[in-house]
Amino acid sequence: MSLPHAILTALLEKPSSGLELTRRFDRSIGYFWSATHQQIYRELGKLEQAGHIRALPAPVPSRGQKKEYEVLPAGRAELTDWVRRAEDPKPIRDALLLRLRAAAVVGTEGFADELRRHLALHRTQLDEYRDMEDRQFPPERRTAEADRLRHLVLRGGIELERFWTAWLTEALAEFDGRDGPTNC
Amino acid sequence: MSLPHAILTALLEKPSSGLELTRRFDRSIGYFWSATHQQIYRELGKLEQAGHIRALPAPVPSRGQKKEYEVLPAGRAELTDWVRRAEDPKPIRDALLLRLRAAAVVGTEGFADELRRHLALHRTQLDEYRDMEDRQFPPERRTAEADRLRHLVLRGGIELERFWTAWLTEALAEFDGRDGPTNC
DNA sequence: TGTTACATGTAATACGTTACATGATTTT
DNA sequence: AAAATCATGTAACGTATTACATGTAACA
Repeated sequence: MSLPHAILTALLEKPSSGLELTRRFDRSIGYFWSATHQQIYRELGKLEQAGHIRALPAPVPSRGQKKEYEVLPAGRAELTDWVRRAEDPKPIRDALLLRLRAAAVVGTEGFADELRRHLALHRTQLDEYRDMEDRQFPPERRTAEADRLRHLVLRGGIELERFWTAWLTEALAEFDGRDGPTNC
Repeated sequence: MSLPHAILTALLEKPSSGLELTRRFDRSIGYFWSATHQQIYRELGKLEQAGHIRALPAPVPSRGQKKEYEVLPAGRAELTDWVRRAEDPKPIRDALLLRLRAAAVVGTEGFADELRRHLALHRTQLDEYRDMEDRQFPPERRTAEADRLRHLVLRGGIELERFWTAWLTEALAEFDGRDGPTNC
């Protein structure tokens, strides 16, 4: 149950409308938590009902009109509580590793291409994160507590992508070493 | 939609009952795909209805009796098809990174302890995987195609745990370096 | 006034989690 | 015969995904 907490965090950083949140979940927040606009609107409704957030007074409160939300004290309290609760890491559930195990049973035809495709995607993502690091966390911005922590989170995203590029490279070496580059 | 494919893979490797599958998902299959017995029984029912698997003829087909399943040709075809389909990696959704970002907003009190707890858990998991590697993939068993691929999958699990231990160590250095070991 | 971009939402379905229910077998 | 264990299953709920629906604002 983390999506409401992701939204509370985002709103504390900066009060936003549903669509603005959706965009932030596509960008910076997206490297550790993803969400679609449908999830976000539903959750905003629940959080408002629970008294954790409120819509800022708007001139024209109707459908199709922008609606900004801010966090209420109860919402901040809930988030603080969640951060301090002990919560175990969830077991891994990765489709690509599963597919490789399946390929070990039903045959690897064409799988090297899929590995190459994933490698390209992860390399692109890695480059994107490194650009974000350069722009958002230049050496002189690494002193303030909150900045250092946000940087640490981004480092996590970067190292995860680095893991994937390394593993995929290793996997492709295994494939190409035995089957040749075209997997013939 | 990967759970049915995880089950098909497991059943192709070895026909099993629901409980046996549950145990295998807690062990070897668990390092890339987790599932509970409730999910497994529900999915076995669907796979049987779809004609992808069948229950082996049993002497006493009643509740509380063991029921073994095997994969039918249609099931193998579906799995083969899934392995060959292109499927993009899912965006990351990691609660610990999210909680660290939240801690950057609401305060880090007690968070270093949680990081230490996670570090200990990931170290244990890493050791377990390394033991599995030693037992299941000794050097002389690394020649057969299927073995090499399964080993590659396990390497993925190992490298993922290594990533977590490295990142958590880095994060703790950040915390301890500024706040001291007891986060005072 | 037609089209595009902005903005919020609903509906249906699939997947995952937690708690509980029930029968069969083995052990004490 | 009671208790523990093995084995299969139901029910309820929460979360995530996909497709679709609707209204507003800008502008060509």
